[in-house]
Amino acid sequence: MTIPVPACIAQLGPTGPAIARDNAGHCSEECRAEWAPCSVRDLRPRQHAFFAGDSQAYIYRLESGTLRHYVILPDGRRGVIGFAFPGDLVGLGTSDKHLFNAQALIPTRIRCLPKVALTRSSLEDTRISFKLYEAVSIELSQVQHRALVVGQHDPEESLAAFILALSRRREQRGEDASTISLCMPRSDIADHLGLTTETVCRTFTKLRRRGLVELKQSRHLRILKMDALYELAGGGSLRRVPGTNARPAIRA
Amino acid sequence: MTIPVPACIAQLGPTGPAIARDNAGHCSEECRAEWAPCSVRDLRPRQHAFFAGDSQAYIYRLESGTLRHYVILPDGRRGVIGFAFPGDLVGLGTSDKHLFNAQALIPTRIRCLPKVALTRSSLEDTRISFKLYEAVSIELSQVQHRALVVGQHDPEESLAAFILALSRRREQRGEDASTISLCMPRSDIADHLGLTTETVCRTFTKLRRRGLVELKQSRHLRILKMDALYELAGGGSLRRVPGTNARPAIRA
DNA sequence: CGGGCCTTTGAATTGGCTCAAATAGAGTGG
DNA sequence: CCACTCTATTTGAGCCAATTCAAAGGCCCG
Repeated sequence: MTIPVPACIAQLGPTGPAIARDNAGHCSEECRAEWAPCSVRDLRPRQHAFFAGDSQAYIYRLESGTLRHYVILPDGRRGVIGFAFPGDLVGLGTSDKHLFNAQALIPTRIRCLPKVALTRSSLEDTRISFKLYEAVSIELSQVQHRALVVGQHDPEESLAAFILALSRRREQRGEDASTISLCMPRSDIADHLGLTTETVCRTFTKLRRRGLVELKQSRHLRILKMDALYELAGGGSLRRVPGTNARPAIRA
Repeated sequence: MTIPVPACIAQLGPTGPAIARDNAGHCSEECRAEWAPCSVRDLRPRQHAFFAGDSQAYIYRLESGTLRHYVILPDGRRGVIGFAFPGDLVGLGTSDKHLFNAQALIPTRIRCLPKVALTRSSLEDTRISFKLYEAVSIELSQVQHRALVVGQHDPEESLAAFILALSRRREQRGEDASTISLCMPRSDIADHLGLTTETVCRTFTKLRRRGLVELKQSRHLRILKMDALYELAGGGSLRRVPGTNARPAIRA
């Protein structure tokens, strides 16, 4: 069985977003044709694409919908690693087992590229393996930086950063950056940011009262003051000067 | 200028540790010879290997010492991304600028491999680019999982996980896993885990009082009850059952 | 021996968590 | 189409732990 590796993988952009993604998010016609031989799976809400520990036989490309990546910790708590959106490639990496669960939040369509095909191709074509390296490197640096903002200090900061991450990804997909469909429950956001459902909720309320965002329905968010949100997320607010154990970075 | 890419890069093991590292941590003789043509830099404590924003011209391999990776956030707070130890490869990724600062904590020797050499080699030899992909993928999954433990909930949990991470890396280098030299100040650990210096300190004291660790000097740690520490870090403690917003993962 | 930085400990504060309950929505079956 | 059920969201009250503020040792190096 020889399935050609879609060129869109070998074209992963150098400025790609979190979770390796093809250039546009929406496939070009050729790209679509190249993925065509791959099988398609339609997932209903709450259905899993794969479970942690499953053999990692495929690379998946989200056609539509949203996936939640999570793990169950030994004590029963759940950790939400992140979310995958249309255009995202899921399952990169050379582990032979999946390291987390991937579950559909809404009706989701994924295309499945056999991993053996990708691995073989990457060993034959340096551009492919180099682009894979590039894609994963980018995601690594993004996760590193996200870890600094999320789970630290102020919940408003974390939530602002989370909202802006969603916003940027909409933008990359060519959609309106200020209209966000929160297709995950509050508890997912909580487990992703290391907060409780209640705190996430109260923090949304704070942002709404301050006029930074608008919440028509609980899942439908609209950003009103993008700049203020960025200032919050970047820790730009001068509210708290303490909380720094830093020494100056002196060039020497 | 053609500098051969050390084989130890192409031999990066599939079960490698955080931050891409060659197989042993201590180079074999051949490996050492291959790195020989690379220039060496000796860093004094507090001296930087590179700064965020610098052109990323080299890949570095730590020969000895410890590096702190950190960023300064817009509001002046410092975020400590992590630490690099002997054998670690620093500066992987295809960004043309460094994304964080790398500063020596103690006298440190690094070998510098021009990035153009590595890039060229990886485009010529699929094994190299594939191994780079593999190495970065492994680190990505580790950072993802670390983000779940660190900065969430209990400081004891975070600190235990941090200590164990150091321990595992010592083990990988063939050193005693239960004797750890904390060559970074408490404030570094605090900024890494999203805590304050005082809390880190008090948490060390708690672990010491519980008999899990021994602290001869503040920087010299000895693990007394490895299992208990693992239980703590894994969230294995039954102390807190709440704090879960999870729903069961039902296979369907 | 003195100065500076790091570490440790104490006391008070506060903000996120827990517990609890009301409200709103989505989906189901009559 | 409506009533009902179940889940998700929101808000309130009180508690507790990590932070803040403050100060006392320790240790290294000049």
